[in-house]
Amino acid sequence: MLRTHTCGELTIKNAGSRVTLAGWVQKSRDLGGMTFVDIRDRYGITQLVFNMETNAELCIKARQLGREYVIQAQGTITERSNKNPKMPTGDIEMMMEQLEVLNESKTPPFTIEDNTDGGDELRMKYRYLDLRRQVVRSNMELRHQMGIVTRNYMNSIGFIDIETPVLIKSTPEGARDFVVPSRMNPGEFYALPQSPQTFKQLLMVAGFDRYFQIVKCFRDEDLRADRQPEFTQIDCEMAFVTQEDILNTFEGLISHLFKEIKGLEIKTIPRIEYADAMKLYGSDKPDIRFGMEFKEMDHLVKGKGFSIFDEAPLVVGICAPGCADYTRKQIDELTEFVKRPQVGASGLIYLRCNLDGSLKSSVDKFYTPEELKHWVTLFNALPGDLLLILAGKGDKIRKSLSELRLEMGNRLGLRKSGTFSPLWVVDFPLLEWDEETGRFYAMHHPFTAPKPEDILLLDTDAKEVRANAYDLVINGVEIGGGSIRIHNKDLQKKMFSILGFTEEDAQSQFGFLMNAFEYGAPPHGGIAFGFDRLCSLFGGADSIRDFIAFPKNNSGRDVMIDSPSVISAEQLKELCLKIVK
RNA sequence: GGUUCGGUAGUUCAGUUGGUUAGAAUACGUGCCUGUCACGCAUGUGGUCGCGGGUUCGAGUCCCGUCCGGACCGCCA
Repeated sequence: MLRTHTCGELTIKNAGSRVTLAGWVQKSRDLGGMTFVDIRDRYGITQLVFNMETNAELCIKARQLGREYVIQAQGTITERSNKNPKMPTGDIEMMMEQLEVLNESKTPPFTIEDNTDGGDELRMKYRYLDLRRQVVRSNMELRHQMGIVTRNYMNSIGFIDIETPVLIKSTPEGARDFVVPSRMNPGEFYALPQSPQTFKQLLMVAGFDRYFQIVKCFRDEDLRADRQPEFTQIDCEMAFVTQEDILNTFEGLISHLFKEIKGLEIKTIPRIEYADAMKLYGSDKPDIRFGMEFKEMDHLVKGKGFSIFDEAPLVVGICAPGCADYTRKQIDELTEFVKRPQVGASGLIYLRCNLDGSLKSSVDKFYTPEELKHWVTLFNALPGDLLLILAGKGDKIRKSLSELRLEMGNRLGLRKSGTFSPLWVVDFPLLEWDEETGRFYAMHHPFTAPKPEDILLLDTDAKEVRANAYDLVINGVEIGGGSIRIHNKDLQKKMFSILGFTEEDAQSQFGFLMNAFEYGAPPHGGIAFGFDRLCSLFGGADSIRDFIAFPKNNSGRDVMIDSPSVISAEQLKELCLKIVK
C-alpha cells in the first residue's frame, strides 16, 4: 500500500505515530521559513508541515509542488500549536520526513473548492476534476447511500432484484425511443427502454410477485434541469395487490429513506384526487409546502359589465398573504410575469385588502365596495392580503395561475428547502384527448387499468374514465408514478383499440404481452421513482445534474467525451446505414 | 420548433451616450516572510472582447446573421 491512513481519519489520538499519506495537493502556504501543504483525498484534508530549519532540502522540494500534484507523504503526527477548529483534522499535522511526487499536474482550469470559480460548462468538460470537489463528491456519496438503503429495504420486505434487457423493441407510444441498429439484422433496430414496463409485468406473470430494480432508462426528448436522456428509476412491481397496498408499501420505502438519510419522520402521506389538485392548485404536481389555494369567482364577478370577466370561461384567483403593500411596480412585475408566453395569461387583476380595512382593486369601476367585500369573504382574506385574479380558458388559466402561485411562494419564502411535503395524487384520468391528432392518448401508459366502476364509461364517455393511477409528488416535484395494470387480454385489446391501434399493430407491438395474459396473469400493479430526482431533492438541489457523475448538457451532449459523434464509413456500411441530411 | 438570458484575461465578472493604451478580483510566475489554514507584502505575465458581415471618421458597446452555453414553453405513455 502506498499509504497507511487516509487524509480524513487522523486525530489527536494518532499523535506520535509515524504514518504515510497519499493524495492531491489542495493548497500550499509558503511562509519562508516554513511551508504548509494541505493534502487531500476523498476522506478529507491533512496539513503537512515542512520546516526550513530542520530539513531545508525537503522544504525546498515542497515549494515546487503545484496544485493537484499527486504526492506521497511520510512523517510523524503531532499536535498543532495553532489548532484549526474548522477542519476535522485541525488538531494535528504531519511533521514531514519524506516526500514523493507520484505524479505532476497541470494547473487545473478552476479551483477545486466548494465555492469553485469554475462555470458549469467548464466543470462539465473537466468533470473528473469537478468530482474531486467535496460538494460534488458528497452528492455522489448521498446517491450511493440512497441506493444502498433502498436495496436493503426492498430486500427486507421480500422484493427481488431482477435485471431486464436494455436492447429491446421500439414502440410508437410515449416518448421517442433511442434506437440502436442491429448489424446481424440489417435494417432493423433495437430500442433502449423508456422503462422496463412490459418486462416487469411479464415477471409478474412469471410469478415473481415482488420485483424491483434500480435501472437506467432512456428517453429521446428535450432536456431540462430535472430531465436527462438517460436517467435512473427505482422500478417496482407487485402481484396480488390493490392500489391501497401499493401506496402503503411505498409510503414505507419513502418514510424509511427520509428517516435513514435525513433523520426525518414522515407521517402518513396525504392524498388528493387529480381533479381536486387541478381545481385547488392548477397542477397535477402541487407544491403543498404552502397553501394559497385557488378560489373560483365566476358567481361573484359575472354580469357586472366588466367584459374581461364576463367573456372568460373561468375567473380564478389566489390570496397572497401580507402582500397588500405591493407597490405599483411590484404588481406590474407580476403582470409581466403572467403575460410571459411561458405563463400565457393576458392580464392580472388585483384587490388590495388594506390594513385600514379599505379595499382597492384594479376594477373599482365595475364593482361596488359591497361586491368586493364578497371577494374578500370568499378568500377569507385578512387586512394586509392581496388577491391576484386571472381570467381565461379553464385548464389553461389554471396552469397560468399555478405558475403565479409558485412565483408568489418563492417571493414569500414559502418554498423552504429542508422542508418536505410529500403528496399522493390519485385517480388520474385514464385518457387524454389530443386535438391535433384527433385521438386519445394514455395519460399514464396503455397498460394502466381503468377504475372498475368506470369501465362502462369506456364506450360512452371515455374522457371521464378514471384510472387506478397515482403519482408521488414532493415539494412540487413529480418523484414517482405508477398504476394498477390491466391483466386481462380482452381489456388490454380494448385499450389498444381506443388508443387507435389496429388489431394488427397491437398484435405486432404488444402481442407478447397479451399472449402472456392468456396464461394466468395475476392482478398486479407497480410504481417507478425517479432516482436522480429523489437524490437531488434529498440533497436540496434543483438540478439533477450534480447527482449524476457524468451528466449531459442541455443539448444532450457529453462535453467531456464529446458525444454523440459521427461514426466511420466502415461502421455505417456494416450496419447498412446511410446518412441523409 | 419557440421564448428568454448570457458569451470580454486561465477563471468569475465590470465596462456609462459609440470616443485616448479594455479594467477588477482570483488563479498563475518571481521575490520577501517561522504558525499559516481565504496566509500576508511587493511585483510581473496574461485579451482573436465567441465567429462572420454591416452602419460609422471611429464598434467590446448599435444592427443583421451564425455558433456555443443556461433557464423555460412545446415535448417528456
